[in-house]
Amino acid sequence: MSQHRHPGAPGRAGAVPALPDLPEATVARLPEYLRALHNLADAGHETVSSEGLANAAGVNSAKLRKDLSHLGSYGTRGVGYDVALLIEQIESVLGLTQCRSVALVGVGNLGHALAGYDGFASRGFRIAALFDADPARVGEEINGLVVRHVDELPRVAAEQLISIGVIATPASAAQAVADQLVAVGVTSILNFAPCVLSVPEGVDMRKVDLAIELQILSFHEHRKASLTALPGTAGSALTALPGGLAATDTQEAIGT
Amino acid sequence: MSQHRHPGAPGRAGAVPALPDLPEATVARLPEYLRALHNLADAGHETVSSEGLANAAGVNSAKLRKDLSHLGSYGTRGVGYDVALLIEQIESVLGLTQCRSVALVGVGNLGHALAGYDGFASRGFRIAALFDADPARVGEEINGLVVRHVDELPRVAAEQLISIGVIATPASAAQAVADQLVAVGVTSILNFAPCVLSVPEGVDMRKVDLAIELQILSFHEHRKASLTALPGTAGSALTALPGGLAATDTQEAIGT
DNA sequence: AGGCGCTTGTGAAGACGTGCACAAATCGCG
DNA sequence: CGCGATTTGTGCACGTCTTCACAAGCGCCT
Repeated sequence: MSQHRHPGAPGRAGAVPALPDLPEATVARLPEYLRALHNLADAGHETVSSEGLANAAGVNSAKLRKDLSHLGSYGTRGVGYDVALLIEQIESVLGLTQCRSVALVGVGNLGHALAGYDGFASRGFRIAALFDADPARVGEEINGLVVRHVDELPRVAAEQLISIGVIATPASAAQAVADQLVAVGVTSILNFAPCVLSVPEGVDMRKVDLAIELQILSFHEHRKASLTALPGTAGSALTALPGGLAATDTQEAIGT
Repeated sequence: MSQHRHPGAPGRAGAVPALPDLPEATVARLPEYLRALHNLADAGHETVSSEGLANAAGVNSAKLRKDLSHLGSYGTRGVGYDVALLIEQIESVLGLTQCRSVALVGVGNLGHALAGYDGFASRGFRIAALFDADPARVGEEINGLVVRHVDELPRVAAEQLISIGVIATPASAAQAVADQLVAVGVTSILNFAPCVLSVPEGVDMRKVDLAIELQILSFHEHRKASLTALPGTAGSALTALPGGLAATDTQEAIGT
């Protein structure tokens, strides 16, 4: 939080912005800001205040300012942030200036949907190859891509640089697939299989488990039900919902 | 998030375990513990130590013990935790003792996959109804369920209690769908649409954005690339991967 | 019965993230 | 040119989460 405040000293002015080393929580919110900024740009806005952008991204304005301050001072006091400039900066920090290639392993139920998801391409990700272990699925064409056998992974990875591997296999196959991805040099993995994966140090790993999200919601549902059943000190909006849905943008508990 | 501290007062000792009021971070990990426990039970284990369960769930053993201590003392010192008992307790806390009904709105690319995802049913969730706004999709049968028009939501919700609503529509339709879900009494929503949704107080809302996950990985990938390009103080496992994949269960940055 | 090894449960300290509140900076206008 | 309105950037305090380290408790073996 207190390195290179760098009062001026334009000595180097190199291309590398000195690796700001952002807090993880901030990194997780930058994509949200980026999406909001694209929306604003499409709507014709040239500048936006922290309040406005915070609303569009569903966060507190103080938090947003602190987040953005970590990447440098790209706002103008009294005015706000230049939308185009901020988009450029965030994309630069996130490494989205180059199109990143994604290898998707497991073309089952979920894999099919991911292969056809257009939200990837629109954010600068290109699905470079599809793999599956089931011979019955190999050869199938999805969204213009042919499914290959997972054993061909090394050959395909040698031809084109794979930035990110996505695992959408059953849990039983996930660890083996992760090992294969690591073996061909993939250092970032997104795992949809409901299991814990071990990867060597230096490999980044994120997990998305749909059932877990439902279970967390189930807990809160359960808690709310218990509360209404009790004597009830606080149960205002819980017992009978206001038909007006006043829509205070309350957004609770997005998962840290 | 800070109500009823409720300092003890063992006067009641009723059947209700006093609403432990778990930390949110703990709640988010309980489903992971639960899955690991089921695996252990299937493997025939009767008890498990905090170390063993922590490994299976991919967390620190101290964290696991503290998490479990929040639901009470269900372990035996010198022995460990009774697997079956712990499963029972966690399921009770998460409200999974009853089967919860899920309404899925948006049967596009992703919605299709979700409707067919068997990971829901196996965790006690039942997809009770499918909805879409596109008349061309209404009537289609997926996994034994017929897609209905979203306008029928009130009627269907009146017939059966919906615990959780899942939004898998395009971003442009998501807010309207959320409003409709809230209007019929749904108080827990899982949103897959890439946009911010406003819901009234008392409604819990979680979001899963696949593109954001990739962008977070992209950041780390970008950072790692910048590091290797620099003088290089630390670049041990990054430059050349060890073929042995020693598999220290390092699991970095799961998103909390 | 007593001691020993093992494991849980927890106090305390540190790291991290959040939000308030305000000084500093900028623009526009008279 | 100066002033007020506006908005950023940030120091500070607070709450949450994580991790360490160890006392308390339990079972087993002698």
